[in-house]
Amino acid sequence: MPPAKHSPVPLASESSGPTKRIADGLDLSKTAQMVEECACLQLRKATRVITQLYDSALRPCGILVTQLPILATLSLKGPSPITLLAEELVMDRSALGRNLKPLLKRRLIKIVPGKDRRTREVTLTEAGQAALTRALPLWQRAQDKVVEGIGDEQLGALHRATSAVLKMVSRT
Amino acid sequence: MPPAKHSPVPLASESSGPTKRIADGLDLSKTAQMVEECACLQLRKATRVITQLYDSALRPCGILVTQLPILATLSLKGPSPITLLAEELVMDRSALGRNLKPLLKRRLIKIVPGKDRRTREVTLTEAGQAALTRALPLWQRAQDKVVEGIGDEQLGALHRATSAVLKMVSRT
DNA sequence: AATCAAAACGGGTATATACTGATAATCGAG
DNA sequence: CTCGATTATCAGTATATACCCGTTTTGATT
Repeated sequence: MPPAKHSPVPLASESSGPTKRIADGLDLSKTAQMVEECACLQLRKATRVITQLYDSALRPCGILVTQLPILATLSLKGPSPITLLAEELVMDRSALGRNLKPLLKRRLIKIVPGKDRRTREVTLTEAGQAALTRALPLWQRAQDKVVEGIGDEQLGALHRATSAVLKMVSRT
Repeated sequence: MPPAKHSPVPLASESSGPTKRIADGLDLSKTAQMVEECACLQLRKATRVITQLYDSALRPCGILVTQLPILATLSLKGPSPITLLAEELVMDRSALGRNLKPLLKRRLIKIVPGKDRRTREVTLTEAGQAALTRALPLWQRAQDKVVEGIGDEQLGALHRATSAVLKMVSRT
């Protein structure tokens, strides 16, 4: 690894003793390692890029790629209380609750009281199902673009690696 | 794939003709495929899980895993204008601009006018460097936990796959 | 030198995400 | 049946992310 072009940390000022100098050097190398190897950073960067790619493909149908799995899960599993839906989607419950608001405003879902009076069931409306149906071909185009960009090989590797990450926290 | 337990979409009502029934079936199968194969969904789910893992490990030092790469890049590359920093981090410029606010408030960074009077240079303060130094061992612990959880094999696969994703959009 | 395209930035708006604590409803133990 | 633990939810707060637009400054072309 080449040395940094700038020296934001004073590397050899007369006032810092050799101990500090060595510690700074260790820090820089550890910092560089973190930037290169951090699994979280890698995932977040890739997620930013991919999210923009899918959102751009989905733009004509007016729903976001973050909303697609919500509509899809409701379509597949039927009306669900928020907690159950959040588990399916590997989401924080309260985060999901807030994410429902834009979908409610656009009447793609509705919320009805559940049997248990504590729960409220999220239901896909006809407009929601229609939006999902319109979105699927656009989703396929984005997915195809990814395959074209990284190849089946890397897509499979991504699937396996992210699945492994999810397994880390699943009670199964 | 077993059939859905519920039937949110009417599958065989007398009033819907066979054409609609078939279309619904195609939709359901396409929807299931999307939920299983979507690269964006896979990345977002894994990112949520991993982010919580790292943030939990970093909690004692008070910085978030989203802030770590900002401090680290400033430490490695020295003071940078926002646009350049955003490119390094594969971030939207205005998103980064907003993400700097909490760091500014805590005086981990400061912003000084650049040579070009349009630009403002983001600089790591001593407190920022100290926070970074404190964070690195905690980061290592989180990283170790990931290796322990998914293995070197999958971590490498993740690295290669996310790199491939980034290459899709890099001008290099 | 006047002009104009491009660059850098901030602010407005909207959404996504998660933690915490408060509230309401349920259910099992006694 | 009452009480306490549990569950489901929301609201407050903070942060992350991205798009669009307007403003300032630059720099190149005429």
